[in-house]
Amino acid sequence: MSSEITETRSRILESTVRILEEHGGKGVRMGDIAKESGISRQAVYLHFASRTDLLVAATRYLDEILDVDKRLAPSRAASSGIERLALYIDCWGNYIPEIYGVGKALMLARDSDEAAAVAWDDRMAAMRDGCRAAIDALHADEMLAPGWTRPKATDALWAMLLVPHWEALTIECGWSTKRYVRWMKTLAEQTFVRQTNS
Amino acid sequence: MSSEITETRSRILESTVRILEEHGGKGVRMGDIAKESGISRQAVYLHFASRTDLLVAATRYLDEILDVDKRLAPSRAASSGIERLALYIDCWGNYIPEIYGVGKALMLARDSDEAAAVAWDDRMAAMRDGCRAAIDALHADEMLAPGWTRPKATDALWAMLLVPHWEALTIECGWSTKRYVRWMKTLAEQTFVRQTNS
DNA sequence: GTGTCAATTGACACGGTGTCAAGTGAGACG
DNA sequence: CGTCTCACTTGACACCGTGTCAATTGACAC
Repeated sequence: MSSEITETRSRILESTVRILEEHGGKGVRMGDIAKESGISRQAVYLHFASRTDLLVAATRYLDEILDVDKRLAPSRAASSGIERLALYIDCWGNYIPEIYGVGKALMLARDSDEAAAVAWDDRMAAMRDGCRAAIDALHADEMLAPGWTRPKATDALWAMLLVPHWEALTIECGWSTKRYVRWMKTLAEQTFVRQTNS
Repeated sequence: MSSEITETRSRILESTVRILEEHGGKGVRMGDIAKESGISRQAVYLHFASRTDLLVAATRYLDEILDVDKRLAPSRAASSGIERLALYIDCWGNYIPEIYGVGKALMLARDSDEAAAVAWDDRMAAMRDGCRAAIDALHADEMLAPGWTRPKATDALWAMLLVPHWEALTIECGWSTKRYVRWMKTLAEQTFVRQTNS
C-alpha cells in the first residue's frame, strides 16, 4: 500500500513535503494534505495507512531527492578525524533546515504515536552513527581530547547536534544556518579535539 | 476561577504534579487528573478553565514549593562572573529534573495551544535572563571570551541549557544529572570564559 | 460492452477537550 | 426545623481530527 509507486502517490508526497515545509510541520491535517494534492481526504488513505505512515514515507521521499548518501561522501572520505568531524557537521547542519518541516511533524506525532516515535528515533540513531564515526576517526588519530571516552563523546556530540538545538538558535534566536554551522564546528572542535600547544 | 485558593484546588494541583511526574508529562488526560484527585472530570473545570490553565497553574505551584528564588540567591550573590555562571548552571541543571513532568506536558501542549506556547516561552525567557546576567557578569570582569558579543553568547548559553538538551543526555543517553551539570559547566566555561595562559 | 480500479461521496466510530443543565448533599443561618 | 448556598455529581452533548466503510462514478483496457 505505502510502497507501490503511482502518480497520485507521488503527488501526495510532494504536497505533503511542501505544505509541511510551509507550516513548519505544525497544524497540518490530513484534509489539508488532500486538498493540496487535489484529491479527497479518504483517497489519501488509499495510499498511506495512517498519518504517521505518510510522514515516514515523506521523509524517505525527501532523502531520495536530497541524495543524502552523496552529501555524506566527503565526510566519509575525509583523510583525518578533524576533517571528518567538520565535514559531518557541515553536512548535517545544512541538512536540518531542508528536512525541518517533515521532521518537526514527525517529532510532534512522536508523543501520541508509537510508530512515529520509532521512525524518528531511527533517524536520530542514524545521525548518532555519523557522530560515532567522527569520534572514532578522531580517536584513531589520537586526537580525541583527554577526558573523553568514545561513547561519552558520541553522546555529547549527538546531543548538541539534535534538531531542537538548531531550532533554538535559528528559529528562536534568528541565527543563520551558516552561523549555526560555524558555531557547531567551533564547539565540536574545542570540545573533542585534543588541543596541541604547538 | 484559577486564582482563589481552596482545598480541592490544591489537591488538583498536587495530583497534577504527581501524575505528570510519574508519566514524564506524556499522555495524561483531564480524566486521569480528576481520578487522581478523587473528583469528577467536570469538577476540575470548576477550578481551571482549561487543561493549559491547569498546567500553567501547576508550574507556578511547583515553583512555590521548590522556592526558586531562594535557590537562585547564591548565583545572584556570586562575587565573580565565572562563579555566577557556574552557580547558575548548578541551579538550573538541578531544577530541570524536578519540573520535567509539568514542563514536558506544557511543551507538548505548546504545539496545539497558543496559550501553552506563551506560558512555556515565558519560562524560557526567564531562564534566558539568568543566562544574560551570567554573561554580563563575565563581561563586567572582562572575562568574556574573545569573539563573543554579549547577545550572541547569551543565545548560545541559553540554547545549550534548554530542556531538550538535558532530555537527550539524561533520558536518552542515560547520563546522571550530576554528570550533565558537570558537563554543562565545563562546556560553558571553555566556551565563554576567556582562557588565560598563566 | 463489460470488467477493473482509482477515486468520490457521505456516514460513522473513537477519543479527548470543553460545555451545559439538572440533581445531590452538607454546612450555615434564620 | 426548614431553607439557602455552594461545591460537586451525573449524564448528555458539541467539536475536532483520525481512521473506516459502503455505495457510486468514471475512465481505460480488452
